[in-house]
Amino acid sequence: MQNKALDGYISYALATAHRSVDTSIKARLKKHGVQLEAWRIMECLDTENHLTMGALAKAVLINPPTLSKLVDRMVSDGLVHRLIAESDHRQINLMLTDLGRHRMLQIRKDVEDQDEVLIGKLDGREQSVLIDLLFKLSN
Amino acid sequence: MQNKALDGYISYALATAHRSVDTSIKARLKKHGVQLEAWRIMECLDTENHLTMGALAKAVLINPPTLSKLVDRMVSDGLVHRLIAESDHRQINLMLTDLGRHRMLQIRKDVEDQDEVLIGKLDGREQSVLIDLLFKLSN
DNA sequence: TGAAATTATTTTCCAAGTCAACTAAAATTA
DNA sequence: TAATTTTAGTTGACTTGGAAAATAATTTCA
Repeated sequence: MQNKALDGYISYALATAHRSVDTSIKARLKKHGVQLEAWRIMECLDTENHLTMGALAKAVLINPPTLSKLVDRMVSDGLVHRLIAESDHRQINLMLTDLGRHRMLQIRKDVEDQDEVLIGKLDGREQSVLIDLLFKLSN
Repeated sequence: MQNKALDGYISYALATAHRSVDTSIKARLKKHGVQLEAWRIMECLDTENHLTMGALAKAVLINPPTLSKLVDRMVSDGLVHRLIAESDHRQINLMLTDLGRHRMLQIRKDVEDQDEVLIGKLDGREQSVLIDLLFKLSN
């Protein structure tokens, strides 16, 4: 099915699965006109208030400068707004707007649907094993 | 350790592991001044001759326009060269140069070292299970 | 305290990626 | 076989990403 040269590298197996999964999720999100990472940001903000840019960047797996620019776009789309932190004036606390929360819920459905499709390729045992193994590789 | 909102999504677990692995490999490759994908291209060319651009794009997990431009750079770095395919004049067969093969071998060492590090986080059984599960998710 | 070091975020500048349109060759079919 | 469609690859306009520098607030500690 594909070139033999790279099979055998864990990093390649991981990249292959990631690419496949990422592509299908992004295809679904396209109609929402929002990046996958933007949705992740909104989910994080929804469950944990007063997240800083730094904490968010780690959580959603992007670098700080990339986050800054993505947040600029989200602000101009009215999804979030910036608030200077009380305790430390260098920090920014992002706040989800009502529109943001609304959009987040719409998008969540699609991501969950897609995750269902993925999960359907594995049985229950395999799912938890996979999550566990991926976690071991993460840092 | 990290925000709860996204745990539970396979897509996120996968993205997290991929990000971690990708970042550490890319850090190693930095000194070679070559992209990870460029190395993958060279490995593919080394084991299978007369690969077309289309086949390569799939193998190394990038889109055709991205591949075209990456190959432009590789050509001007003297790593590969383009050859119009005999059988079908629309197709391109990439050829690895001597310099390309040499560089490939140097880089391979680093990628293998990094893969060793990753593999060290899992025991033998887990490694093959992981590869198998990732394969099931890929398409 | 106040100069120096550290931390959080953004900006700048440039490299790389994407989508859609384009060129050219091959395959189809009427 | 000539017109049409399909396929392979590239180009162009535009967007996004990244490294390093810049800005600004906080901490450290002499």
